[in-house]
Amino acid sequence: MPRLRAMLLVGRRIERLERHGKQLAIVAERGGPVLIVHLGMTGQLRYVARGESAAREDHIHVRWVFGDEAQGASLLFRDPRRFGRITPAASMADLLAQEWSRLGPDALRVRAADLAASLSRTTRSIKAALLDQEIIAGIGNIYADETLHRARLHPLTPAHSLTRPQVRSLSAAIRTVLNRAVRAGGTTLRDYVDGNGQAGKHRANLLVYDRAGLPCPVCGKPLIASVVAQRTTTFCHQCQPPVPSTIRPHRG
DNA sequence: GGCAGCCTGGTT
DNA sequence: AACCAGGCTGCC
Repeated sequence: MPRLRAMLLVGRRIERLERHGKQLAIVAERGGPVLIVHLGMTGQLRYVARGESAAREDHIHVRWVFGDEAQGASLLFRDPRRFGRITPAASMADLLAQEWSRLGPDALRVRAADLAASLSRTTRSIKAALLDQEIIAGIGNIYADETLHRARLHPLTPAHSLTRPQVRSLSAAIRTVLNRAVRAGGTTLRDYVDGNGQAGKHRANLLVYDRAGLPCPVCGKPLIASVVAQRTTTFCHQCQPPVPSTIRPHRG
């Protein structure tokens, strides 16, 4: 299957990696093709040094071997649940013009003014908006809940009703929450491991996610479990009070 | 814009 | 045995 081998960058040298939101791009040297990797929910990209062995050898869908010998270092794409995906792009320019053109700004670089502009265009809940990768790229269910708690926003608040100060606070919360999570190596609930097979330590720092019924770390009231945007949602009724339905959209 | 469906595996 | 889970797509 020469096409598949070409698509998987067999025989190419990797020049660099790029990332936008939850998508990783493996870029071949000298303007060559690009592979987009999305880990979905259970995907793992695991680098295994020569002579080393991976913890799990099941559910491996791709194994790249570096160098000539079959026993060289390798990179494994393991994904038990198969929600992840690998997509080819002809070049980085192509990737930017196609697949990544529909994504919103990366969550770690979003500016409050841009977020305000896109939020003002939707009546959906702020939780649904945060999960929408076309509005902002990189936030999943865990960080949506953590971010909303930090910004003191009720998950059902209509996105277009946020005031300027609220959007600024939300924007700052996104950066703080994500940067802390990254510094802790990510949030491992069960499956996530980094490229070296290490689990992330951020789970211990979570303030609301997966803590329904436990006291809010800020005010002590029990955290509420609910479903918003078809996703499990945990929040504090005290710190994140519901907005009155009479509130008007902010204009500006 | 909501919702089922895609998968496996862990928990109830 | 039934239900639930970090995400997304495509259908209504």
